[in-house]
Amino acid sequence: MPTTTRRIQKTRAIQKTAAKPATIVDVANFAGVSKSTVSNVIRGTGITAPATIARVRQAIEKLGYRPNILARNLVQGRTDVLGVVVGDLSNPFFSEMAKLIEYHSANHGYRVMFCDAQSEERAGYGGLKGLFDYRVAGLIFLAFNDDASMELLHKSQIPAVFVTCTSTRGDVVTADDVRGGILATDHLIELGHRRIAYAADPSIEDAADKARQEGYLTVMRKMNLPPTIFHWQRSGRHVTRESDINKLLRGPDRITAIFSSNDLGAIELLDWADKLEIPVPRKLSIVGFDNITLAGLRRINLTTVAQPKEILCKTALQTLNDRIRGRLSGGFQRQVVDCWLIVRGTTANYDAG
Amino acid sequence: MPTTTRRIQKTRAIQKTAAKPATIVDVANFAGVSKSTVSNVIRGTGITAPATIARVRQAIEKLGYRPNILARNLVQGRTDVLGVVVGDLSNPFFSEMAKLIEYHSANHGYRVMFCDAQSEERAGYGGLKGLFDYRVAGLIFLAFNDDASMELLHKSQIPAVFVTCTSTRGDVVTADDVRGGILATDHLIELGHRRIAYAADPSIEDAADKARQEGYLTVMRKMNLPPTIFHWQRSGRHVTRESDINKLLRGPDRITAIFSSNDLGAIELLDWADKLEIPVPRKLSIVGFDNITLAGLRRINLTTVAQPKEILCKTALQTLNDRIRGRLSGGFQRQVVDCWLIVRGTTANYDAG
DNA sequence: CTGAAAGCGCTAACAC
DNA sequence: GTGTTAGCGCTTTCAG
Repeated sequence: MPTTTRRIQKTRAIQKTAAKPATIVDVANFAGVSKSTVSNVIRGTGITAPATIARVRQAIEKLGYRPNILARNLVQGRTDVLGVVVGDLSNPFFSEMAKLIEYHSANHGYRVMFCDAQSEERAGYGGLKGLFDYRVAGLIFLAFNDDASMELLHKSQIPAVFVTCTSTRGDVVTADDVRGGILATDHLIELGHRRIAYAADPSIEDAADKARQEGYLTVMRKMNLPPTIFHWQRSGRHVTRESDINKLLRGPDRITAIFSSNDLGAIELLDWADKLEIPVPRKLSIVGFDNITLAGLRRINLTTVAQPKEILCKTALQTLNDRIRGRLSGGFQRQVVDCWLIVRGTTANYDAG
Repeated sequence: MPTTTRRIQKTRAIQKTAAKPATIVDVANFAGVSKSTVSNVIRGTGITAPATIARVRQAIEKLGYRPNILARNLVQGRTDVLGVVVGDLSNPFFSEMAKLIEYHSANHGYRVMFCDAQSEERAGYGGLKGLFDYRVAGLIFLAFNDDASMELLHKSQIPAVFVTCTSTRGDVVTADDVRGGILATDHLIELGHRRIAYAADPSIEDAADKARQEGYLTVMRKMNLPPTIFHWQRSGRHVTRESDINKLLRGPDRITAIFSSNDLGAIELLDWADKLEIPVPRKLSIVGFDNITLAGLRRINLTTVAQPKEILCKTALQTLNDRIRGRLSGGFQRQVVDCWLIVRGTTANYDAG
């Protein structure tokens, strides 16, 4: 005991700032046990004598000790951080999903680190690569990254789950996008529309976009109708111009209905129609995809295909957690959940007038 | 069987090194230098001979070496992670800000970890406390936390900047909310309105809410008009009911104009008005605050007070970075940026009819 | 049940 | 310039 005491004093004296947080050694000394015992108590191994536990707990309390996660991470070679690769956070669909993922991650004992899918081009930081450097325990993709990143992912061996997007590099949790596209297009067909376009959006993950488009094409083919694919131009100089929209909505081959790959795009379309003074839904029907909160506003009142966001996120986290804990091994799973049509005010019978 | 055991271990060790990522020692050995030299090259101390640098670079390349950030963090006692405490991410204002903050953080070489302000009640993880445990380099508050957390913050000595909200525990970067409130209310007064309400919203940070309200009250007092404060009820059972809104918008003392503390609330109000078939702006004028992207849609076309989001975030990061790097010391700063009124379609002259 | 000791991978003095 | 060395705070065998 006396020697130990002396050592404590020495340690104290060396300390530069009194503010330095207590370490596991401080706790051990204070409780008169070894670091390993303290460690055992902290981690709840359950092999410690009740009396000892109490003593250690007291010391922890007294010293206001909090384990240094950095040290733990180093020795264990892993963190409890989940990397979340998200598309444009200013798209309500992504921010709503981000919120849910943050929530469910916490429920599983993880914290999250977001990273913008588009930020890859930026200097090393921020990007997906930085997430690897951080030894994240797992990855959640809400938006696909470039192939190079996927190669990295493969080599890193880090479990990944792709939500609302698709990859062969990890488990997939997604809505039945093809069916969603069919539901939307069928709805338009039933209303008597024939000149129906699909609006593709680069800000949406490619596979999802393609799947929804496929649903659209399936119906159009079945009905023997010519498809029209409209592409939003967003990057750099190639921004969609008024003339393009004008042609689509007012030209000689103008369409009478449009199915957008996502709600934000649909709302944008709606806004263009308003600008061009094309009455919706009388002269133009619009269907979105996602059912973001704002789609339900009376002023928007968007007919859309709803995805079960909560279920998607919950399932994704369940799967990822199982993968991380090794409870799930073998080939990647692909879990597909249902989506459904919500008919609101932006769709109506075709008006020949 | 000691020999057998040893052989097994050896084999395992070899297997591990094959799968395990290269360390600084591997690079050192490969390049025929010591680890400190490698470290010097990595950190760009500039004290290494060009030839040596080249050799080390080659080795790094060959081995695909990436420094273990966890180890670096441990020895340096800090991370390059910024904790971001955000309110409701499903509020577009917050998600737009979150996006900007993520972007500018990366520009300064930080990565971010979000944390829901409301999540504090949840089990240890996820909350602000977890951010401290992570030894974040700094904290950005977009929403205020409870007082207990502020106490923790104070003790932790971690630099913090409060954006769009206020505290005495760190630097503050905010719009001139009082002036914003004055601008909004003045606008309504000039349009001839006299029965004007202010809509307070618990989902908005308290200080900002109060400041905007103060601007409103200032004008009302100056004009000798009785103020009306409307409170959204959101938590638990106390959700605002239709009857409350009805009374406000249709009762005998109904108001003819309302200034909402934030755009989302304003849009919600707009939606209620639509539901109650009160024409906006003919019978009811609405002014919001934030100028979220959706406020500009023709269908919404919300008159609002705009905050310079980009400048707010940029300034906040500049300040926080200076604090972290020790370039800024002494008392906390309070930087106030201008906000301005954007007149759109939800406000019009008072209609006595 | 508890303690001693060996690292995890890196940085940062400080010798050489 | 470069190498040696001593930790950072924790987990994790392995003896006792």
